[in-house]
Amino acid sequence: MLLCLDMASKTPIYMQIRNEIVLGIASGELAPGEKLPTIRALAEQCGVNMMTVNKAYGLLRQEGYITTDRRGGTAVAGSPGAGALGDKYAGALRIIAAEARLAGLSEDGFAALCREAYRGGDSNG
Amino acid sequence: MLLCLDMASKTPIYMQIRNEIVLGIASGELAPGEKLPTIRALAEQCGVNMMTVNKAYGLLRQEGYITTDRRGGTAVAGSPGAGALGDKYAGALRIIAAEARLAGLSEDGFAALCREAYRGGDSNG
Amino acid sequence: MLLCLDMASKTPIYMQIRNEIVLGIASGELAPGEKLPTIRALAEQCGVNMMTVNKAYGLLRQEGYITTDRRGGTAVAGSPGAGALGDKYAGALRIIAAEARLAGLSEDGFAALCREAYRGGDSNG
Amino acid sequence: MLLCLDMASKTPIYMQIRNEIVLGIASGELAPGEKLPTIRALAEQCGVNMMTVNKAYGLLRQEGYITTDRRGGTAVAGSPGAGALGDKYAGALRIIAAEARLAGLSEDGFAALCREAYRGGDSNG
DNA sequence: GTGGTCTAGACCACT
DNA sequence: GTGGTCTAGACCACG
Repeated sequence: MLLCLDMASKTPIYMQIRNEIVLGIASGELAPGEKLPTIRALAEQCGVNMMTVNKAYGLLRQEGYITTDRRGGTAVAGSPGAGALGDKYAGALRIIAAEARLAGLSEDGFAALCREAYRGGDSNG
Repeated sequence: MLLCLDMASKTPIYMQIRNEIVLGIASGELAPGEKLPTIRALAEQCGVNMMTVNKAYGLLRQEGYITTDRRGGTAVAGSPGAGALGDKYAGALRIIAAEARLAGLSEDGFAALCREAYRGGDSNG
Repeated sequence: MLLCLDMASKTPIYMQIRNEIVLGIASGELAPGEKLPTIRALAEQCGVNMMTVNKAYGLLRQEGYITTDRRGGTAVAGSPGAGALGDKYAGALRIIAAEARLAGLSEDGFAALCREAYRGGDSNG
Repeated sequence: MLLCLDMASKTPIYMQIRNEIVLGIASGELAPGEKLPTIRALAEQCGVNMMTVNKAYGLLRQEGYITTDRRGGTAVAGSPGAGALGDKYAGALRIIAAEARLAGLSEDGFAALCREAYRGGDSNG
């Protein structure tokens, strides 16, 4: 579990951590039930403050991706919250699609790009 | 040209304006060469500060979506900047794809969603 | 006597154990004078530390719900502590009522909910 | 808008602030659309850190009770999230009801107490 | 001037 | 030793 953070990015660090972990779960690198590093450990490893990692973990917990079981550990949740994602990302997706279109990408080309992004999260076949 | 802004959104207003205009261009609602409202007019219409609209226009100009021809008018650029979008949004797309995957969406389902988003920006067939 | 604990809950485990036992007494499942499992047994059954169960028992003893008679057994107290509950939970009740109200529940609806909660602890009519 | 906080309470300060504001909204003291004090102002008034107030506001925002409209203000939301409250508080209510029962309170007495708590949030009749 | 974010420490409850 | 909470500062994007 190695997170790559960009301190110069406009995306807040806690959001980058959150994103990296979501990607890790989706790719299978982080299996359901697997323990995540402690807040302190991850903070030290990334060179950020505990509070920053704490915020990321809190967000992930709220979204149902991870759980903390009170006995000293944070772990990947069994079945992530299967909320209504259709609406959730319609906005962001529409904008990305619009820009792709204006950049000259065909619908098929864009779909291929999206499929690649989807499959990119697959590490075991 | 009616922009719908959400003052309670986490996305900065200037970015929302920018996004709405990009969507308008992609959908064909804003044709190449067509004149955009003046900063003052748009600011008044949206109930926001002129500086906010100015920032959005500046960003769009920098991205090559619009041009300002010195004699007072801002217009949609003829050929939008066909920059390397593959890299620009690869990150965002990967995260959206990962979340869709964790929410139980299949690759085909996600591709369909993406195609819909692409086609969604089409107002004249 | 089967306690259902949620390790991922924000409520401390010892408090969950305490709550479950209070509910058991109120429902009649645990009759006055009835013996409770030993700390060791309950800890093993629940998969938690003995100290955790000990803390719960200590709290219940302090509140007058159970008694320990020195010869080894812990049992449900005859007449539970009829303390001033009006004050004890006035705060929590007010907040729950406020949230119910803001969620659109009428006074009668809320009262019905409360009656149900009261009666819910009734297992023998 | 005067918040009374108990620094010695087991309830976290940010949660106390959150609760007080929920009560304020329910009582009508805080009308929909009304502006809340700034984080800084409330922090100073309460003698706590900005971050603590920030956390409370963040929680309230997430729950749909308040909104921040990007132009420099936090205000009471128009229509609070009418989520499924039936389940949300079943747990807490059951425990309170059980304790009330064990303390000798009748069902009618408990219902009266609940109605009072509900009506307690009414400041204008 | 607003909220958003981050830091570098600290104490505490829980297990 | 874990996460939860809090403090007292600070910088920045936004409007």
